[in-house]
Amino acid sequence: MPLNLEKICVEAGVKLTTPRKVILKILEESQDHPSVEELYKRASDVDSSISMATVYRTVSLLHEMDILIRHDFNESFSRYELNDEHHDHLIDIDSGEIVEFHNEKLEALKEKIAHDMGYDLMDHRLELYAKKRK
Amino acid sequence: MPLNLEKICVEAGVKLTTPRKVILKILEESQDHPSVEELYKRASDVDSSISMATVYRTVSLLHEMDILIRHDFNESFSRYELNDEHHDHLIDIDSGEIVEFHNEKLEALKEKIAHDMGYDLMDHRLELYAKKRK
DNA sequence: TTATGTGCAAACCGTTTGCGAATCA
DNA sequence: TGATTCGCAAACGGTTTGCACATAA
Repeated sequence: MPLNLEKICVEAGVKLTTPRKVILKILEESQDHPSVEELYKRASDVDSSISMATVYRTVSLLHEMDILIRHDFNESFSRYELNDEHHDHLIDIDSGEIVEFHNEKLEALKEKIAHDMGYDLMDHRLELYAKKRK
Repeated sequence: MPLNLEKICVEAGVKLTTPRKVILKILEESQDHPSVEELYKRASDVDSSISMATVYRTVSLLHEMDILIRHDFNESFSRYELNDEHHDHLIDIDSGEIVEFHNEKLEALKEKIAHDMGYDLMDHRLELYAKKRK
């Protein structure tokens, strides 16, 4: 079930402008973790009049709406991905490749740790930096 | 056993200048996760001639020497802490307080996940963002 | 003595913002 | 039509860097 971002925006009362439609479509089709720069490139290929500022504003808006997750994989810029079903990330140190994974034991353990410390877990971030085994 | 940063630096062939001695001492005494700005403040209190640039350069040097860990807790700046014994972090969303914790099960599980994916774990980052339970 | 480190100020670069024009509802 | 969004370019803020001087070894 591919999620319909335009529908979500309309229901949230967000105005559907031309640049936004282009960016939403790109996000729906993206299987990776693009930076704003990369999103801007992809958007420009569709409509060259779209500005960097609009990409930044749209991405911020979607992040606030909880539609996008912002990542900082120890780089000088942010990457974004759709807030689809939850997963964590393994970053291949050598190739830069980002591999998604999900582990139920890990999820349960994170909850338990926070709980045992007297907290309710609201969000978390787990990244494994690794090298492919030879 | 408090670690002797000056000794480590000498052994690594790093020249011990006045600014570096001041910054090393501050780091040894810090129990928190100071930003460069904060380190600069603390260093200025000892020797007001130390510049921001030197703090940045020293911190980068120590980070490359694997003496300091750089953190990015979803802020617009980096925080640093001594690379002492390993622990993860829980960030209190409401107060901003950073609580350290260590969980062996979690450590083992992270290793196992990377291994099962065909990787050797080199480094990782786990942050729990949570609210104090009422 | 000399390679290295320092303070200063300017540059850098990803991101944000003020503004007047364009556009969705 | 009127509130919102847009593109542009300038500003922002944390960090880096070129340079001439200072300093540890």
